Amino acid sequence: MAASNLVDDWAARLRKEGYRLTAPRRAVIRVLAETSTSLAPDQILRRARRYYPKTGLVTVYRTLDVLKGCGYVRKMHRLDGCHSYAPASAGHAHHIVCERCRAVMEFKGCDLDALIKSVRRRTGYLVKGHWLELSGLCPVCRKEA
Amino acid sequence: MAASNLVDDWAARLRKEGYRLTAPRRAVIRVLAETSTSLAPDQILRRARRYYPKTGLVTVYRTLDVLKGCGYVRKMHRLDGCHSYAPASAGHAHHIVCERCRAVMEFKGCDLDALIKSVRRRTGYLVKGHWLELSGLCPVCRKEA
DNA sequence: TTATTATTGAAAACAATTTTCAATAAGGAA
DNA sequence: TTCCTTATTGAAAATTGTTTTCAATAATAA
Ligand SMILES: [Mn+2]
Ligand SMILES: [Mn+2]
Ligand SMILES: [Zn+2]
Ligand SMILES: [Zn+2]
Repeated sequence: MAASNLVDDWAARLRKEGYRLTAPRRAVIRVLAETSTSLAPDQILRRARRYYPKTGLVTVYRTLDVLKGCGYVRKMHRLDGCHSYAPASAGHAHHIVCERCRAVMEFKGCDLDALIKSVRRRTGYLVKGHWLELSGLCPVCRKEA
Repeated sequence: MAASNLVDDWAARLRKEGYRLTAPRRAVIRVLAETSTSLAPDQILRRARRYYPKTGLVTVYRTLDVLKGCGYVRKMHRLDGCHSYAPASAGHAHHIVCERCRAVMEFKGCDLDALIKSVRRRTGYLVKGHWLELSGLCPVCRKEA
């Protein structure tokens, strides 16, 4: 889906959930809909202010929480300890992030069944969830590197 | 390896790397060698003070950095945003953590080859690294739950 | 329009981590 | 042992990331 459509789509769905559609929320949504990389809250703030200069950092955090609750964004853990957020489509998925330019891409269909079964057998743990993030080089950086 | 042996082993290896063997370092090492759960820095501090009461939080952080650099502990990301540390054996491995009692267990042999190949084909990314953490119920909690 | 109340942003509070720096002590040399 | 060098320590202060508070604002339904 195109970025501009994504904005409208998310906005409409937020409305349906009972949230009010405000200027700073639109700005944050637009930033996330337009990015191809995952962004930390302060980066999101800077970009959101291009669309609505009065946007506050607190609202960025609050909007991220709302969007995360609705499943539109995914919170990612970065190696440096910071957290960043990336747009996420519906359903279970993971992200791969480019080590060089930070571009992220979502992928679905993680087949961990064999791995999980093996871990279960060897550790005795009942596996209920998993956290998986891949890193590497995006197609663009692959050529340049 | 038994916990007490682990302490000596890590200590000896730190010495070999040129680090001085100090009381607070011994205390932190002992805490990590003895635990079966992953621990946050402030938890490590409290336990380390049982062995060397003057231990400071700063030194806990610094020692964790040293141990992480040597590959003796692994930094884990917790769902609540905090970070915790767990003992790690040499080589590539991952951890599974119990959702109920926080007990962690390391497992080796993560076979992600098929998954990685599939992601590479679908996203165009060259996959270079992965972050994987499993969660679930440890054998003990499994029975009680 | 007006009323209701969810939402906002500034400031303060909080929490995790790092930096600074003078005092201490580990380990090699004598 | 004793002495020296310098890595290491811990208290305090500084930074950074995130949350709470609260009076003012503005989105929506009536
Ligand atoms: Mn998955
Ligand atoms: Mn994290
Ligand atoms: Zn790239
Ligand atoms: Zn358990």
